[in-house]
Amino acid sequence: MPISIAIVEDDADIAEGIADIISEVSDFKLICCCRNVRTALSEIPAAAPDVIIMDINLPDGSGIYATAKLKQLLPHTEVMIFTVYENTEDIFQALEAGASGYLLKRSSSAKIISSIRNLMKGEVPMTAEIARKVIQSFKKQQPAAQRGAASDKLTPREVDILQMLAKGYPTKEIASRRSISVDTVNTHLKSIYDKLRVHSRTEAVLKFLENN
Amino acid sequence: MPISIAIVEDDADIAEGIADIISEVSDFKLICCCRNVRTALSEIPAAAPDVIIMDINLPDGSGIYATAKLKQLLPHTEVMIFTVYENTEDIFQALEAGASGYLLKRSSSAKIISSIRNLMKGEVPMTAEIARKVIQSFKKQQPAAQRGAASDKLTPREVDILQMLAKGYPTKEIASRRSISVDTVNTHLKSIYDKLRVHSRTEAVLKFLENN
DNA sequence: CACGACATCACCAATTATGGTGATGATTTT
DNA sequence: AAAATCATCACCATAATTGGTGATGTCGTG
Repeated sequence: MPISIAIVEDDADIAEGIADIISEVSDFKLICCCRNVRTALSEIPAAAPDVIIMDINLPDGSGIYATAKLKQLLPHTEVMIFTVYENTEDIFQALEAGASGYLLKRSSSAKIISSIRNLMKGEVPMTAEIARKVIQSFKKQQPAAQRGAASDKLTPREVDILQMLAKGYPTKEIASRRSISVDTVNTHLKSIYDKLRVHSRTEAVLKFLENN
Repeated sequence: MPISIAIVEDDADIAEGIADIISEVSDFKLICCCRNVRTALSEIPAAAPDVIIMDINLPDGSGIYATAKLKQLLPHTEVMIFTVYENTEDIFQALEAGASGYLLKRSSSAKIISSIRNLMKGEVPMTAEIARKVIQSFKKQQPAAQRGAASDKLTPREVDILQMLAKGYPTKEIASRRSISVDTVNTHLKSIYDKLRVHSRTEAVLKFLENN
């Protein structure tokens, strides 16, 4: 009895890459390949795979939402989140939604194969980095209510720098205008990205503009 | 009679760099060094230098504005704009404001020295790149009224990509969502930056959000 | 048909941005 | 006094962005 697998991934290249990997393993069988949340919710329940490999950023919604919905219908199906970033918030949301594993897209094919096997054995596949983040987070004893909320508070300096980001200034300009080193600006940027849970200048600016 | 020079530049390192270069030329004399528009407008008229080396991005305003103001008071003083970008719009505005030269910050010290000398001889120091842009612009017979205006029209594809930029998607994501190569996205980005007259993703998004 | 506009892709160089780690001093809080 | 927070700086590696050039095929229009 082979392990049946479904893929939810909008990037054709990545989906194909996984499909190739799966096709080379004799007891793996790819039975469904969806490009968005809508198709996933309509096709996967009927397919009832053993494992779903789920992207988070889909064109029409979040893979986390899709995970929650699918787990209601298929409680025995294991969902492995497959994403590019190690966003702590995403990890928790995905785990809460019922995902059993969390893998980075840059993982090797061997890692992907072993993760699927581990999943079926009841283990939780996770990169060392993600495991560390999860442990760190539990150490901090963060109440669940605080996690997804309005995000951590920025310090005055961080707000100052974020405002300059929102004027389009590059890092050098910011350093110059505040007479601090580029390294310091970068340190602040890292804190800002962390607190806003984003991964780029543009995302930070957008989040800032949203919340005025 | 040495050539007296004033510097308006907020970046301490760059200002020092120019100061060093000037100090090594026997008939150059640095008589004033300002960090912002306010100081420049209050100190330079009294100093009445032969040449002003003017940055565009100052903490409290534009060097182009400062140029216009100073040229009213000191019509015989030559202003050389000193900036990092070869923004065509800036070039014209600066020339309209009365600047006589335009140099990139990455110019060599020899280039800077010869530019100052040329300025005093009535020539217009300009990098080949900038000269080319100016000539191109005149070739296009762009009426002055059109230049600073709403910017060139974006193609449908460019608008599409700009909208994704404004959602914070990185280049890879955009390529993936439209099933085109990252190179193509970059080509579109270059066109968008050109047409919007900006130099970064964040600036493009801001300009887009401004004009809805 | 020739021409221009558009979308696509490729290759390349240089600069910037992202992310991690660690460290210091000042200030505030406990 | 000890702990926590903040702002600062440094060094590093990798990834992403920026900017330039050139090339191809398609499409519509004159």
